[in-house]
Amino acid sequence: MRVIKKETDYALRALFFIKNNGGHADVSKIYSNMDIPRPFLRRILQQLAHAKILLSKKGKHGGFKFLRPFEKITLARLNEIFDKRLPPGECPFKNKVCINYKTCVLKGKLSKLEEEIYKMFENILIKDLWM
Amino acid sequence: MRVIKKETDYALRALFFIKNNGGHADVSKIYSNMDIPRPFLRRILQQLAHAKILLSKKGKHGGFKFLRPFEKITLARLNEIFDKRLPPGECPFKNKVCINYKTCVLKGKLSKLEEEIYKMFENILIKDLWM
DNA sequence: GTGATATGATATCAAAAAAGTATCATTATT
DNA sequence: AATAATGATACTTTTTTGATATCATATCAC
Repeated sequence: MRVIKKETDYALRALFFIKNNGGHADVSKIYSNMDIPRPFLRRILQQLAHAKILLSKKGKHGGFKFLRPFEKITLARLNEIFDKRLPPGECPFKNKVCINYKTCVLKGKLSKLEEEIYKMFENILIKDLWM
Repeated sequence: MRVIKKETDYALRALFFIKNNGGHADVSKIYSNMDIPRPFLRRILQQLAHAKILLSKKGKHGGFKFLRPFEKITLARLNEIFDKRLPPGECPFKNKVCINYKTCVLKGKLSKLEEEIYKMFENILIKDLWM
């Protein structure tokens, strides 16, 4: 199982770089220090800005910096940006698999399991992944 | 995030059906009670037999039954049949992303997280998902 | 033993998701 | 106004997942 997507992982590393670069960097700077496809990296940073993790500034001497203190950012927060989940409790088969789908209890159980995993992510600060 | 694959989910339901069918059923019987593509279902059952969850018997009056008591089967056991994981501790990027990959601590942390999720699966009996 | 019936093994195809690319628009600095 | 950065977004490629098709093999009834 692949716990997190490449985008999330890249984001984690890009943020780490920004932190170590005095809390600010532009795409070129990050790109020259990481072996990530540049346009892909760019789009990831844009998404982080859109999600209000980073604050972007255009033009000369522009780039990205943290909008809020990075210490409070969780893995859950980051993950949800790049990995869209099913609404909780929803049957992934649209109730088509079982004959007696009305009494199906499986979707509820699996949904709860998913919630638990998500809860784990809530308790993980990205700064702790960096250390 | 999609916790388990369709194959695993289908397997879970097929096993549930077999249990409720007196511990034995063939593909036709299961198929006629579930809205799953028949050849796909068949391959899933084959994989379960290969993994020694089920025992298969060919020919007339053949089919599938549990090889061992179903009460002890965990979600982890089922999941690993259909979802191959990375070897623990392995960097998903083959150490290509970071300049200082030797000091990279991220892969270890994420790998540990993956282990934790897997541990959760170990503690889930499929019979409890049925109830 | 032979025919019908079931699974075994396995190659192939299709759909969906993830990963990566390209491009034009917009804004800030000089 | 020119340059240099990000914004928005549409597109393409690759990988994974989901599904199909087919021939081989074993079992049972007769």
